[in-house]
Amino acid sequence: MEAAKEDRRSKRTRQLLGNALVELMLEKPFDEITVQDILDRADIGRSTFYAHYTDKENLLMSEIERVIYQLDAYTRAVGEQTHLLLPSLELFRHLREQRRLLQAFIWGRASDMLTRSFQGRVSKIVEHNLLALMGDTVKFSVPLSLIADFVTATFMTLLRWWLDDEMRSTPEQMDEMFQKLVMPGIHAFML
Amino acid sequence: MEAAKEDRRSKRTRQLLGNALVELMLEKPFDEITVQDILDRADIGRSTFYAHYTDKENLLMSEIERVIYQLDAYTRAVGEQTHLLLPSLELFRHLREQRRLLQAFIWGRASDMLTRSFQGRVSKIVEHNLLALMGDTVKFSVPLSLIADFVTATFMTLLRWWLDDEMRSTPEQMDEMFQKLVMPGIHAFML
Amino acid sequence: MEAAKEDRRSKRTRQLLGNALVELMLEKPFDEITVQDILDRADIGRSTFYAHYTDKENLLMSEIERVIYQLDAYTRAVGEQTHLLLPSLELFRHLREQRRLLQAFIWGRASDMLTRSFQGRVSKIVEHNLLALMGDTVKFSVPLSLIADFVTATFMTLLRWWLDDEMRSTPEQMDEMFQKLVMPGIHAFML
Amino acid sequence: MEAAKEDRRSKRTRQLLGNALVELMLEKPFDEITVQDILDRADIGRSTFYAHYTDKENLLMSEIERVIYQLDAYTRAVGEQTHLLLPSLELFRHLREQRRLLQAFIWGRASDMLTRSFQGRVSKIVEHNLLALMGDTVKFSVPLSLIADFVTATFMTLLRWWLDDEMRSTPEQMDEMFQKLVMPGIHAFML
DNA sequence: TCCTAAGCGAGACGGTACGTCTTGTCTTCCA
DNA sequence: TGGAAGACAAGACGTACCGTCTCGCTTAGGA
Repeated sequence: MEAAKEDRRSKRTRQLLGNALVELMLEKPFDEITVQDILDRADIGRSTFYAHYTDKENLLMSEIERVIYQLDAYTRAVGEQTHLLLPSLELFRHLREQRRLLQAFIWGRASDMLTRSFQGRVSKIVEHNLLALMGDTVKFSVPLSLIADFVTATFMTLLRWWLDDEMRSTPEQMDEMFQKLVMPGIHAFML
Repeated sequence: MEAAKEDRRSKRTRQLLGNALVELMLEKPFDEITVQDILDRADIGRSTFYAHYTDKENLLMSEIERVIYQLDAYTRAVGEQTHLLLPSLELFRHLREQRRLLQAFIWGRASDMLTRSFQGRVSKIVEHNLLALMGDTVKFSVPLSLIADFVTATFMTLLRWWLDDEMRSTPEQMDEMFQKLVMPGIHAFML
Repeated sequence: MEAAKEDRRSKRTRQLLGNALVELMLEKPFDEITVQDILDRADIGRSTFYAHYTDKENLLMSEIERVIYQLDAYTRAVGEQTHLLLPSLELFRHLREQRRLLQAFIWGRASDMLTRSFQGRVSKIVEHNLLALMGDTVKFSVPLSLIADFVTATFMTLLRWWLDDEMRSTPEQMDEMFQKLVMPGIHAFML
Repeated sequence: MEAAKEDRRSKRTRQLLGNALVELMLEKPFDEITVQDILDRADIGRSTFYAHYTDKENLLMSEIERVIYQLDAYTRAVGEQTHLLLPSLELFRHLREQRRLLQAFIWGRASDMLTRSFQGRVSKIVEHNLLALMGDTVKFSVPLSLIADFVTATFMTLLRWWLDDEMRSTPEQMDEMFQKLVMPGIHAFML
């Protein structure tokens, strides 16, 4: 199996690049980071970078997807909390562990892309949980996508606030705030 | 007033540049728009551009501030609706008139900056209205800035949805949705 | 004559501009002098400059022609020295008075253009003096223009050297050197 | 030798740029040639140009120095003609081969810079040959640099004339003219 | 005395070229 | 044979000048 070592090497390269990007995003906005900055930080050759990613953006998206995937895997592993629209407590708990990473995205002005990716995930989860929760007896007077967007936006808003506050609150407190802010509004649209 | 003649010419130039940018943002994302694109569209010389603005970004911010300012002036003119946290109905009404402009910002992926500017305005309005509404008898169990962020995020979410839906709903319907989504959550934090 | 008043003002403007250019050429090469430099030095408006001259170059040529014209007028006034190919002593005498101006041309790397203009003048003088001197009994085995170029080049070389030497030699010494360098060579080509 | 590969590519690039400049100088004056013109002609990227040269001027000087160096190497190779101040016949012979290049410099109004570089070379050669020729028994009543300037100026004058005449004369004829023009003048200053 | 045409300063403007910077491709060498 | 090194083409950036222009102010003859 000769692809194994290559894989291993590739993985190392990808990790170095990802870490370098995150480090840099803690220092300056994503737009101001050049590919050369990343290469220097990761101690990686130019051609190697382009062998793995098409773009700075591509690398960023790759990192974001990794986060989203882990989030997904984690919440799935913890157990299906189908009595909620969103396993928000688990999310807050897991995200507290990722503080550095999140700060990088916020600081680096890449929260936009993170939000966009997050949006898709949340839509699926919300949709799935709604069906599981109440079958198809419950309908909304507005499109589900709007609900999902509202949920995502509120979650992200709280997350940003949490980070700005240096994560002084506990995940439980954050979750309580989230539930208080978001649930009454959603119930108002249930038919 | 000796700056009059200069003003007249400058104003025209600034308008041409602003319009050109907006037109272009309806066609492609802000990042992909070059200064030369703007110059060609506005039929303006390079140096003239840099005499007025330091940047593409600077021009964008300038346009955003113009929008925010008009929004502010409009809602102020319509009258002080101090029984609300946000004169949202007036905002939706006014924003319907600015469809083209808003679409440009959304399409051009500049909604991030618009949101940021909007945030500041909204914070001020919400704060002001709260004080006027209930004096200082009412307190929140969370910082006011978080409330303002929540309000802004929800408003922007609705706005984006409205635009994606080609503004089929009326401002009144949008306002109703906004109130339903946002007010219950806020009341939950009033002390 | 209705152009009279205009002439008086115009003349002043032209003088200011010419002086400004010469001053500046004492400080830096002509190529590095901007029109704005000249305007600032002369305290003249941009449009006024372009009302009088098409160019920096145009102004320079104008100044050069003024010098050449004065040179011509002076040597003519001093008397016709038809026993020489070139009234070199008179030229050196007159040029000593123009030290500042000459230094400006040399320093300002505009000696090339001065040489070119000078060339034309010298050709005419040499030709005229040859005819006056010996009728058409004398011919050269090389074109007259080559002789004139040689005379000019040698004269300019001496002039440059004189200026570099801070004009320590007398015009008489310069003239002697010139005659010694140039005449034997020319005689070698007389038929 | 690790710079080898780089050298090979770099050399090609430098040649392309040099040739492009020369071609262009046959078409229009150096001042009117833009860096972009050169890039287009050489099919070279902008940044590559500036990686090799600081300037248009820098490239020009580089080409001039190359010519001067070749001239030097050639005359040296042909043999030491120490019975002359300047191996002028060899110079004319070699320069006839460089017609295109010379025409470029003359046409492109860059003869000034060529002359300046040439001056330095000639001074050294003249000085060296004088010492070899007559030891230090011979002195001049004027500085050696003036002699060198006179020699250079005359040589350049003849060269320009030769080119304007489309090089109809032979190198031998040119050399004869040169010797006739320059030597008697110089002898007049020997002590 | 007023009027009117010009010369003029100020400086905005469209345009061109500059030298810098970053990107993504490509080639060469080395381990 | 794959990755590091880095030359390269492409082209956007912000700056510096250019020559044109429009605008009022002055100013000096002619009415």
